[in-house]
This record gives sequence, C-alpha cells and structure tokens, in this order.
Amino acid sequence: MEAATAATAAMVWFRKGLRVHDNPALDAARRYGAGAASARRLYPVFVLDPRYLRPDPAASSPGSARAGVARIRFLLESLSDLDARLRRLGSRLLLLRARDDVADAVCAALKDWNIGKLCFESDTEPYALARDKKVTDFALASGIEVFTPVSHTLFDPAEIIKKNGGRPPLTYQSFVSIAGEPPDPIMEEYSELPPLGDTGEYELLPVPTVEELGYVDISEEEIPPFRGGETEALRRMKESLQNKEWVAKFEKPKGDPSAFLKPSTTVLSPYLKFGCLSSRYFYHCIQDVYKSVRNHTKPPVSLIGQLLWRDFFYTVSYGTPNFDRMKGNKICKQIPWSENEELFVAWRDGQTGYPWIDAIMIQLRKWGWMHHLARHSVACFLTRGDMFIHWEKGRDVFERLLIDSDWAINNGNWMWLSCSSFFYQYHRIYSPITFGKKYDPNGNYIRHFIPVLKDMPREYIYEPWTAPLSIQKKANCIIGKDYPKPVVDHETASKECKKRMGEAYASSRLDANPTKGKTLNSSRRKMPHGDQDTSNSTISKLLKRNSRAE
DNA sequence: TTAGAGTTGGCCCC
DNA sequence: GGGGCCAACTCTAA
Repeated sequence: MEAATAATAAMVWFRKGLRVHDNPALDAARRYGAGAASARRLYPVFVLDPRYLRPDPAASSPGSARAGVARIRFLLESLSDLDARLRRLGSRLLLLRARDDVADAVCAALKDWNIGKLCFESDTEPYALARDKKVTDFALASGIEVFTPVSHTLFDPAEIIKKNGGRPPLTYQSFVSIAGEPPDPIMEEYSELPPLGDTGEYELLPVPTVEELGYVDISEEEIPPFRGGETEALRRMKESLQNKEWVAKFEKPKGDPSAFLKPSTTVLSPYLKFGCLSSRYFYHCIQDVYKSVRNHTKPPVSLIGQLLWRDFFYTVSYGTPNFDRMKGNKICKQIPWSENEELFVAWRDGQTGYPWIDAIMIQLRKWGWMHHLARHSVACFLTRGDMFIHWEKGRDVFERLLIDSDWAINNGNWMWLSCSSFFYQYHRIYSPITFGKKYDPNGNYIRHFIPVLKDMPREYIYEPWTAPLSIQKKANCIIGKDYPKPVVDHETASKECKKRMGEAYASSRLDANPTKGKTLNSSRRKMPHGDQDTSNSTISKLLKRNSRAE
C-alpha cells in the first residue's frame, strides 16, 4: 500500500496559480479516484527552472537573465506560502529541480510515480504552450488523463475569439460586449487534502532563499515592500476592499503615480500574475462590495474594468501571431525606430537627467513595481516621446524587472504607449517635467529614489540642470557630476518624434492602400505650413519606395 | 463615406 | 479644477 496504487494517484502541477483557493486544477486532482476502493494519493508539484533562476553576472542589475532578483524573491515567497498552506491541509509542495528542461522533469515524475491523472492550469503564453504541449503529448501517449482548466483569467480567451468570429476583439468595448459575466469562483474551503504519494528516490527540496540560489551581492538592495504568496494576496485584497467608498469611486486615471509609501492602486497585479490571487475570486469580491453601495464607477476605469483590461490583453495576445514583436505582427504599426545604445542604457539605468523618469526607472529596478501612469511616462519617453527607441527594447527591460511582469499585458501596453497598436494619438506626449509635478510638486518621490537630489530646492527638483551653480553646490549635487545632464532636450526631441511618427503613419497608409493617391493628397493637405517642405520630400521618398516595391 | 468614440496629454484661460 | 483648444490619429458602426 506504500507505493502509489495505479490509477488513483493524481498530480497537480503548479506553475502560475500558486494558490489553494479557487484552483480548479487542484480541485480536480484532489477528487481523482474518490469512491474507488484503493487509497487516493495527491502529488502537488512545482519544478524549479534553472534557466529562470540561475544568477546572470552579465545582467544589468541583480537577477537571472530572465528575471530581476525582486521577482525571484517574490516567487520564492509565494512557493513558501503555498507549501505552508498545503501543509495545513495535510499535504505539502513537492519541489523538484529540473536539470535542464522543466517539461522533461514533469514527464519523468509522471512515469516514476505512476500518475493516473495530471491537472494543471491552462497557460496561453507561447513559451508555456510549447512546454505544456510536450508534457500533454507525453501524458496522453502514456495513458495518463490530462485536465487543463482555464482559471488564470476571468474568461477563456479561445472562447471569446470564437464568439467574435475567429478573431480577437481589438477594442476594449467590443471585448466587453462579447465577454458577459465570468464563471463563478470555487468557494469551497478545504479542511484536508488526500495524503501525499510516495516519491521514492526523488530529492525533495525545501524552498530555497535568494542567497541559496547564489545571489550574494544583494545585501544592499532595497527589499521591495510587497511580499509574495496567497496569504499576503488575500490579506491585501481584503484590506483594499474594506474601504468600500474607495472601491466604489475607484477611477484608474485619477490615481497618483508618485504615491509610493501608500500606492494609489491595490498593487494586486503581482499576485494576479503568479496566481496567488484568483482573478475570478477578486471579481466576485468586488461585486460583493458594489452590492452594498449606492453608486460605483464602471469599466473601463473601475476596479472591475482593470480586471477586464487584463483579460482583453490576454485574449488579443492569444489570437495574434507574433504578438511580442513588431515584424510579422498584423496589429502592430511598422515604425522605423532608431538604434541608440547610449540613450537606451541611460533610460534603462535611470541616468537620463530627467529626475521624474530616472526615479521611476530606479523604483522599477529596486521594487519591481511602479504605478501604471509612471510606466506610461517612461515608456512614452523611450519610444515615441523623446528617444524614438524600439518598444521591444523597453519591453525586455520591463519583462525582466517587473514583479508583475505579464507577457500579454506587458507587450500590449508597450504597443499601446508607443502608438504601435490600440492607441494612435502620438501628439499626446507625457512631459518628463510637468506630468509628475502635477501630482508631486515637492518631488518627494524623486527625493526618495534619487537620494543625491534630496536637497535640491523644490523649484528645481524636476529640472535640476536649470538650478544656478550656487544652488547646486548648496544642495550637494552638481549637475553633470553628481547627477547627469539631460541626455535629450525634451522640447526638440518630442517635436522630432512627432514628425517621425507622422512619417511612419503616412508610410503605413501607403502600404495599406498603395493604389489610392487620394489618401496621400488629403494627408498632404493636412500638413502644417512649416513642415510643408520636409513632408513633401518624405512623401515623395515614400512614393518612390512604394513604386519600387511594386 | 462619414460621424463618433477612444482608460488616463499639454497648455492656456478662467 | 474645469473647459476648450491643439492637430489629427484609427477603428467601428451606420
């Protein structure tokens, strides 16, 4: 009876979905074999991926090649918490280390432990789809039952696409009108789980610390104020939802991006990313609050609206080939971004000379989290606003450093902010000076994340290069020595960017409709007087290029 | 073909 | 802090 009896052992394979509540994969695995004569066994498994966790000394900040140390820490905390919660139910987390490939490690365990049913949450990211296909193919070929419920998102992206005639809805409103109401979460609370199966010769690891993973030089790193795990996720959610008036009045664009001691949003995104919090359970709890108040805000700006945005991007990303790049991506504008490694590095390392931009990038590196509008500011600055650098470069930095880094949402928002898709009003540029000042005129946010500027007087904190030398000396911060001079002039850079965006758009109109001269004429007529010469020459260049192409 | 809508800009004026 | 303008984008629905 010690060894797992055939066909009554189930494995729940955790990847995202690091929670016990509203977890259909866990629920199915725990029910497997109920009523059968033989004893039931449950194997709750997580596989550590060395390619995700191995320190990369060549990286631009502490962490692995794929993830900054803040997210790695968050993941480890989430695993510890999951293990603790499973232990309270008489089980535990079986932590395995993959030698190389995670899928291979899962397949080996399935075979060695004689698993009859494998349950894991469906994951729509390309990397996960490939990995999961490998495991599913192996399991089915071995006669193992496989169950992969959709529970990371409110809705099933494939179903929404089907309802929309085979194509993903490309506007939020059309998404919302198709989506309807999400399925209810599983509300049952377990008092116990089936006993663990025998793991034989397998080495079961305790959840490692970041230090044990080989991150040695991080003692001086600021530890982000957000702890990983389901317990913290539920606590945080309850705390946010307790203030019913705040929930009812929540309007995303009105939040303060410079608030960092007490962020103006819930900061539940990293918990949703790892599945420490179920989006359906969160949705359900918000609806509960709405029932008890007279009025509440509505999508897209409301809290519910934010969850729907998440699902919107998941759906579009699932139905769009090459969603994570410009080339070969049908919904992405083809824009001739420039290459400038020096400017890019200044942006990435928080050395642009614009304190508002640099403070945000430093918060990203240290905390792995910034307010949504702060992300907008720096994304606009890197791409269409000031530097005209490819959104994929910025996407890579965010993807590695954010603790809530989410493939669908991150790529979607980078296309949005760079006016490559979804949003096209490239004349609207975030000012690296006035935008932050509006919320935080004293520059407290800047002073916290860029200590060298902490004594800069209020009137110069957003533009320290304009401070007289005597003031710089008094503030112990000489611009050009202690803090960089601006790497671009926003005035001229943003004008140049608008011009280039206009040209790129004109070019894409030509590509879309090469036979129609009409569109071209009308766009020429709309050109402002001062730019007449350059725009005409640009258009003639485009025409030439276009005729060559034909 | 066209009108209207689109999560969250800056600037100036009151 | 609210409203209108800037200069004009794309996509959808009719």
